[in-house]
Amino acid sequence: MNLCPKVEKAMQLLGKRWTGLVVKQLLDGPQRFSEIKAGFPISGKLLTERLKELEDEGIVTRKVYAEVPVRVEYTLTEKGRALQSVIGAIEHWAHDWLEVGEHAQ
Amino acid sequence: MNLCPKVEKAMQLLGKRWTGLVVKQLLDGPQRFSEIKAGFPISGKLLTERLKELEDEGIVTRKVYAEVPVRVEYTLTEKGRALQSVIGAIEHWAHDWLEVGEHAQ
DNA sequence: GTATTTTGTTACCTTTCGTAACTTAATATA
DNA sequence: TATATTAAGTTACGAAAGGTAACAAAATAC
Repeated sequence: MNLCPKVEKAMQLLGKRWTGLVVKQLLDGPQRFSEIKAGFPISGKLLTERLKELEDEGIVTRKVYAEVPVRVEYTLTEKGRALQSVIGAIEHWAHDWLEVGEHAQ
Repeated sequence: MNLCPKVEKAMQLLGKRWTGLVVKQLLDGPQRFSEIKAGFPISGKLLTERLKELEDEGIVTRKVYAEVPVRVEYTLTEKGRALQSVIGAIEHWAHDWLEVGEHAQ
Protein backbone atom coordinates (compact mmCIF):
# COMPACT_ATOMS: atom_id res chain seq x y z
CA MET A 1 0.00 0.00 0.00
CA ASN A 2 1.38 3.39 -0.93
CA LEU A 3 0.80 6.39 1.27
CA CYS A 4 -1.88 8.95 0.49
CA PRO A 5 -0.22 12.39 0.04
CA LYS A 6 -2.87 14.10 2.19
CA VAL A 7 -2.24 11.73 5.06
CA GLU A 8 1.50 12.10 4.58
CA LYS A 9 1.13 15.87 4.80
CA ALA A 10 -1.05 15.67 7.90
CA MET A 11 1.48 13.39 9.56
CA GLN A 12 4.33 15.70 8.75
CA LEU A 13 2.38 18.61 10.19
CA LEU A 14 1.33 16.93 13.42
CA GLY A 15 4.61 15.05 13.65
CA LYS A 16 6.39 18.26 14.49
CA ARG A 17 7.30 19.13 18.03
CA TRP A 18 4.71 21.34 19.81
CA THR A 19 2.22 21.53 16.94
CA GLY A 20 -0.35 19.30 18.60
CA LEU A 21 -0.13 21.16 21.86
CA VAL A 22 -0.54 24.53 20.17
CA VAL A 23 -3.71 23.31 18.46
CA LYS A 24 -5.00 21.73 21.67
CA GLN A 25 -4.41 25.00 23.51
CA LEU A 26 -6.31 26.98 20.89
CA LEU A 27 -9.25 24.56 21.02
CA ASP A 28 -10.04 26.23 24.36
CA GLY A 29 -10.65 29.45 22.44
CA PRO A 30 -8.66 32.33 20.94
CA GLN A 31 -5.52 33.16 22.84
CA ARG A 32 -2.72 35.62 22.66
CA PHE A 33 0.90 34.72 22.09
CA SER A 34 1.85 34.90 25.76
CA GLU A 35 -1.10 32.75 26.84
CA ILE A 36 -0.21 29.94 24.46
CA LYS A 37 3.40 30.20 25.51
CA ALA A 38 2.42 29.82 29.17
CA GLY A 39 0.65 26.53 28.45
CA PHE A 40 3.79 24.45 27.97
CA PRO A 41 7.54 24.95 27.84
CA ILE A 42 7.95 26.06 24.23
CA SER A 43 10.44 28.80 23.41
CA GLY A 44 9.27 32.08 21.91
CA LYS A 45 11.27 31.39 18.80
CA LEU A 46 9.60 28.04 18.15
CA LEU A 47 6.12 29.29 19.02
CA THR A 48 6.49 32.05 16.45
CA GLU A 49 7.63 29.47 13.92
CA ARG A 50 4.83 26.98 14.65
CA LEU A 51 2.12 29.63 14.59
CA LYS A 52 3.43 30.88 11.26
CA GLU A 53 3.30 27.35 9.87
CA LEU A 54 -0.24 26.82 11.13
CA GLU A 55 -1.28 30.18 9.69
CA ASP A 56 0.25 29.22 6.32
CA GLU A 57 -1.79 26.01 6.41
CA GLY A 58 -5.01 27.90 7.14
CA ILE A 59 -5.37 26.28 10.53
CA VAL A 60 -4.90 29.44 12.57
CA THR A 61 -5.61 33.13 12.01
CA ARG A 62 -3.57 35.93 13.53
CA LYS A 63 -5.09 39.23 14.59
CA VAL A 64 -3.12 42.21 15.85
CA TYR A 65 -4.73 44.70 18.23
CA ALA A 66 -2.89 48.03 18.15
CA GLU A 67 -3.06 48.50 21.89
CA VAL A 68 -0.22 49.37 24.21
CA PRO A 69 1.52 47.13 24.49
CA VAL A 70 0.47 45.35 21.34
CA ARG A 71 -1.87 42.39 21.67
CA VAL A 72 -1.85 39.54 19.14
CA GLU A 73 -4.59 36.95 19.21
CA TYR A 74 -4.53 33.57 17.55
CA THR A 75 -7.72 31.74 16.62
CA LEU A 76 -8.44 28.37 15.03
CA THR A 77 -10.16 28.39 11.66
CA GLU A 78 -12.85 25.83 10.88
CA LYS A 79 -10.09 23.63 9.48
CA GLY A 80 -8.24 24.04 12.74
CA ARG A 81 -11.29 23.31 14.88
CA ALA A 82 -11.80 20.12 12.90
CA LEU A 83 -8.58 18.87 14.48
CA GLN A 84 -10.60 18.49 17.68
CA SER A 85 -11.27 14.90 16.60
CA VAL A 86 -7.55 14.18 16.41
CA ILE A 87 -6.66 15.89 19.67
CA GLY A 88 -9.59 14.20 21.37
CA ALA A 89 -8.47 10.78 20.16
CA ILE A 90 -4.96 11.43 21.49
CA GLU A 91 -6.32 12.51 24.88
CA HIS A 92 -8.55 9.47 25.04
CA TRP A 93 -5.70 7.10 24.18
CA ALA A 94 -3.39 8.81 26.65
CA HIS A 95 -5.84 8.39 29.51
CA ASP A 96 -6.55 4.77 28.58
CA TRP A 97 -2.99 3.62 28.03
CA LEU A 98 -0.34 5.83 29.56
CA GLU A 99 1.16 5.76 33.00
CA VAL A 100 3.34 8.72 33.80
CA GLY A 101 6.67 8.38 35.56
CA GLU A 102 7.38 4.87 34.36
CA HIS A 103 7.65 2.75 31.26
CA ALA A 104 5.14 0.19 30.17
CA GLN A 105 5.77 -3.23 31.64
CA MET B 1 -5.82 25.05 32.46
CA ASN B 2 -2.66 23.07 33.09
CA LEU B 3 -1.66 20.20 30.91
CA CYS B 4 -2.27 16.58 31.87
CA PRO B 5 1.06 14.69 32.01
CA LYS B 6 -0.38 11.72 30.13
CA VAL B 7 -1.52 13.94 27.29
CA GLU B 8 1.78 15.77 27.32
CA LYS B 9 3.59 12.45 27.01
CA ALA B 10 1.35 11.27 24.19
CA MET B 11 1.94 14.52 22.35
CA GLN B 12 5.68 14.25 22.76
CA LEU B 13 5.56 10.69 21.42
CA LEU B 14 3.38 11.41 18.39
CA GLY B 15 4.99 14.80 17.88
CA LYS B 16 8.17 13.12 16.71
CA ARG B 17 9.02 12.75 13.08
CA TRP B 18 7.90 9.42 11.51
CA THR B 19 6.32 7.96 14.65
CA GLY B 20 2.76 8.31 13.38
CA LEU B 21 3.62 6.76 10.03
CA VAL B 22 5.38 3.80 11.65
CA VAL B 23 2.29 3.08 13.74
CA LYS B 24 -0.01 3.55 10.75
CA GLN B 25 2.09 1.12 8.77
CA LEU B 26 1.95 -1.50 11.51
CA LEU B 27 -1.82 -1.16 11.78
CA ASP B 28 -1.90 -3.11 8.49
CA GLY B 29 -0.36 -6.05 10.35
CA PRO B 30 3.05 -7.25 11.52
CA GLN B 31 5.88 -6.24 9.25
CA ARG B 32 9.59 -6.67 9.03
CA PHE B 33 12.09 -3.86 9.20
CA SER B 34 12.53 -3.57 5.45
CA GLU B 35 8.78 -3.53 4.81
CA ILE B 36 8.21 -0.64 7.16
CA LYS B 37 11.17 1.17 5.68
CA ALA B 38 9.76 0.78 2.18
CA GLY B 39 6.53 2.52 3.24
CA PHE B 40 7.95 6.05 3.43
CA PRO B 41 11.34 7.75 3.10
CA ILE B 42 12.72 7.20 6.57
CA SER B 43 16.39 6.36 7.01
CA GLY B 44 17.42 3.04 8.54
CA LYS B 45 19.04 4.83 11.42
CA LEU B 46 15.88 6.70 12.37
CA LEU B 47 13.62 3.69 11.85
CA THR B 48 15.76 1.70 14.26
CA GLU B 49 15.53 4.56 16.73
CA ARG B 50 11.76 5.00 16.42
CA LEU B 51 11.06 1.28 16.70
CA LYS B 52 13.22 1.11 19.81
CA GLU B 53 11.27 3.99 21.34
CA LEU B 54 7.95 2.38 20.50
CA GLU B 55 9.16 -0.91 21.93
CA ASP B 56 10.24 0.87 25.14
CA GLU B 57 6.76 2.35 25.41
CA GLY B 58 5.09 -1.04 25.00
CA ILE B 59 3.50 -0.04 21.71
CA VAL B 60 5.45 -2.45 19.53
CA THR B 61 7.03 -5.86 20.02
CA ARG B 62 10.10 -7.09 18.16
CA LYS B 63 10.63 -10.70 17.16
CA VAL B 64 13.78 -12.07 15.60
CA TYR B 65 13.62 -15.10 13.32
CA ALA B 66 17.01 -16.80 13.05
CA GLU B 67 16.73 -17.40 9.36
CA VAL B 68 19.27 -16.57 6.71
CA PRO B 69 19.40 -13.77 6.28
CA VAL B 70 17.85 -12.78 9.59
CA ARG B 71 14.22 -11.69 9.65
CA VAL B 72 12.92 -9.27 12.26
CA GLU B 73 9.22 -8.69 12.62
CA TYR B 74 7.51 -5.82 14.38
CA THR B 75 3.98 -6.08 15.72
CA LEU B 76 1.68 -3.64 17.49
CA THR B 77 0.66 -4.50 21.03
CA GLU B 78 -2.90 -3.89 22.21
CA LYS B 79 -1.72 -0.48 23.38
CA GLY B 80 -0.36 0.12 19.91
CA ARG B 81 -3.49 -1.09 18.15
CA ALA B 82 -5.48 1.34 20.29
CA LEU B 83 -3.74 4.13 18.40
CA GLN B 84 -5.96 3.18 15.47
CA SER B 85 -8.42 5.81 16.75
CA VAL B 86 -5.76 8.51 16.53
CA ILE B 87 -4.44 7.48 13.13
CA GLY B 88 -7.99 7.15 11.85
CA ALA B 89 -8.86 10.66 13.03
CA ILE B 90 -5.79 12.06 11.30
CA GLU B 91 -6.67 10.29 8.06
CA HIS B 92 -10.23 11.52 8.24
CA TRP B 93 -9.16 15.10 8.87
CA ALA B 94 -6.57 14.92 6.10
CA HIS B 95 -9.14 13.79 3.54
CA ASP B 96 -11.66 16.41 4.68
CA TRP B 97 -9.35 19.38 4.85
CA LEU B 98 -6.12 19.02 2.95
CA GLU B 99 -5.29 19.80 -0.62
CA VAL B 100 -1.95 18.55 -1.78
CA GLY B 101 0.36 20.68 -3.90
CA GLU B 102 -0.91 24.03 -2.67
CA HIS B 103 -1.51 26.00 0.48
CA ALA B 104 -4.88 26.80 1.96
CA GLN B 105 -6.35 30.02 0.64
C1' DG C 1 14.22 61.35 27.78
C1' DT C 2 13.44 56.95 30.30
C1' DA C 3 10.71 53.08 31.74
C1' DT C 4 7.32 49.60 30.70
C1' DT C 5 5.13 45.83 28.23
C1' DT C 6 4.25 42.41 24.53
C1' DT C 7 5.64 40.25 20.54
C1' DG C 8 8.72 38.99 18.17
C1' DT C 9 13.97 38.49 16.13
C1' DT C 10 18.91 37.40 16.20
C1' DA C 11 23.17 35.18 17.47
C1' DC C 12 25.07 31.26 19.22
C1' DC C 13 25.30 26.67 20.82
C1' DT C 14 23.26 21.85 21.37
C1' DT C 15 20.52 18.09 19.76
C1' DT C 16 18.35 15.65 16.22
C1' DC C 17 18.32 14.11 11.52
C1' DG C 18 20.05 12.29 6.93
C1' DT C 19 23.51 9.81 4.10
C1' DA C 20 26.50 6.52 3.04
C1' DA C 21 29.89 3.32 4.34
C1' DC C 22 30.57 -0.44 7.30
C1' DT C 23 29.44 -4.74 10.41
C1' DT C 24 27.41 -9.23 11.62
C1' DA C 25 25.86 -13.75 10.78
C1' DA C 26 24.68 -17.70 8.21
C1' DT C 27 24.70 -19.84 4.18
C1' DA C 28 25.54 -20.58 -1.02
C1' DT C 29 28.71 -20.56 -4.65
C1' DA C 30 33.27 -20.76 -7.04
C1' DT D 1 39.05 -22.13 1.40
C1' DA D 2 37.67 -17.73 -0.25
C1' DT D 3 34.06 -14.81 -1.84
C1' DA D 4 29.36 -13.36 -2.45
C1' DT D 5 24.77 -12.59 -0.75
C1' DT D 6 21.20 -10.59 2.16
C1' DA D 7 18.62 -8.31 6.19
C1' DA D 8 19.16 -5.64 9.91
C1' DG D 9 21.30 -2.76 11.98
C1' DT D 10 25.55 0.64 13.50
C1' DT D 11 28.84 4.39 12.98
C1' DA D 12 30.90 8.68 11.44
C1' DC D 13 30.11 12.95 9.79
C1' DG D 14 27.87 17.05 7.84
C1' DA D 15 23.16 19.44 7.81
C1' DA D 16 18.95 20.92 9.80
C1' DA D 17 16.09 21.83 13.70
C1' DG D 18 15.66 23.25 18.42
C1' DG D 19 16.86 25.89 22.91
C1' DT D 20 18.58 30.14 25.40
C1' DA D 21 19.18 34.59 26.24
C1' DA D 22 20.02 39.17 24.68
C1' DC D 23 18.10 42.56 21.80
C1' DA D 24 14.51 45.46 18.85
C1' DA D 25 10.05 47.83 17.84
C1' DA D 26 6.15 50.47 19.16
C1' DA D 27 3.31 53.27 21.88
C1' DT D 28 2.35 55.32 25.90
C1' DA D 29 3.08 56.86 31.04
C1' DC D 30 6.15 59.20 33.98
